[in-house]
Amino acid sequence: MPKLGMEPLRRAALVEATIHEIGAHGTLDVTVGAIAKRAGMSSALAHHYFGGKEQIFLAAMRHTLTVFGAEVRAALVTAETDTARVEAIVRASFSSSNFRPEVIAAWLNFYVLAQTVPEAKRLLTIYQARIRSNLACSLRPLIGVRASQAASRIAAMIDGVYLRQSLVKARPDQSEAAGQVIDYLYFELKGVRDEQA
Amino acid sequence: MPKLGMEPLRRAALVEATIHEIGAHGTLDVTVGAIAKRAGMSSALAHHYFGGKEQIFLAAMRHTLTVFGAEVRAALVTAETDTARVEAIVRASFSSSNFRPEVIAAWLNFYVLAQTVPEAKRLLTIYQARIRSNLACSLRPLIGVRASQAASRIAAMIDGVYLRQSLVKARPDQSEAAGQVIDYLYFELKGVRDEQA
DNA sequence: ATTTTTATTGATTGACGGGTCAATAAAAAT
DNA sequence: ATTTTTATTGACCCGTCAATCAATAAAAAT
Repeated sequence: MPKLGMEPLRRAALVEATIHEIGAHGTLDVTVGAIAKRAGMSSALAHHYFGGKEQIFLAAMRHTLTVFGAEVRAALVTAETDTARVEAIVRASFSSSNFRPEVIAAWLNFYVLAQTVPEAKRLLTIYQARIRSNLACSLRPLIGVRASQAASRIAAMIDGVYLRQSLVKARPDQSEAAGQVIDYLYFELKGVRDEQA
Repeated sequence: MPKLGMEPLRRAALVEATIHEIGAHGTLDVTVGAIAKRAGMSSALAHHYFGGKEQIFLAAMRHTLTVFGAEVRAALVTAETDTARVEAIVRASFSSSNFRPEVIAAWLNFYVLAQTVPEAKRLLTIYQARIRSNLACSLRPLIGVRASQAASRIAAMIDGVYLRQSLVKARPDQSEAAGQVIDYLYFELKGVRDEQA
């Protein structure tokens, strides 16, 4: 009983199921069969629409990155000042949706994937460049030429704090995480006064 | 032709082979057979000495953490001042031995493993606590009560910078990486003057 | 000398998993 | 009415792999 126009629905269901399956296992060691079952279809259909396991993973990665990018953009529009914009990016990075176990698992495994799958590396690189560029853009009016360096460091600290909160903490604390990075941000903002004085 | 006292040699060879195999694949998706072959023995012998795949991984992880810990300790003994000690920890974290591809792969995959294998999580937690404690210890004489917070942030930035350098850069640059974190360190050191003034 | 311990492997088992394919069926196009 | 396109699956093939076991052999202990 085939209904038409199934392709986008099936693809979306598979992507969603993939992220949940990765989250449930913590690994990329998930079977196409399990993903398909979770998405309510046969594994043959999954292969039909995506061609292979790697393609499914890449689609899931693109989706995760897209969702995150949208969150950041949404947080940016409500921010009025440059400082608020930087803070918004930091807070969005530690939003509760990013601390959902399956999202954590996805990110960690995408890092692993990026080592060997060029497309995965490309996607991650783009994401990192975009965050850094967003940060630098808002920082430049505040600290001038040092904005670029500071953006790199803030971006790195976001990743590092995220990593630590995800792994060690039983329940990650988003406000503590954001606070750590924002504290550092104020060091940067205060630093420029000293240098210019 | 069994020579006696083989066990420690075999174990060491397997651990070494495991790390290289993980590095070659970028994943924990390595077979006991391949590890054993690289270590010059049968897969049956690997099982004989370690009991199972997971045990082999954990042994490899312990080894990696031990080696890193030794590096840090070695760097610490040559540092005279508190500032030098903090810098030593940072530089040791970005030593060229830590940027070898197989070491990068090992770390990334250990993070993944820590999500599901309690012993792996325990090992990582201990490592992180030790680094933070080392940093805080040297920072306390310099910035007092803020040492603990600063140590957390520095530790996080180390992880974050390491992650970014490992993934995005074609050839990771150890001095650039260390420089980024050390620049931040000086913000912290300068910051306290402002607060106390 | 024989018993026990340590070292070692080839062969086997049992399970699993990615990918393919032919077959079925409903909708669309002709 | 028939052909084409889209949707869908069960069955299958081929390969892999972790773990086990029985067998072999040298050293140590008795």
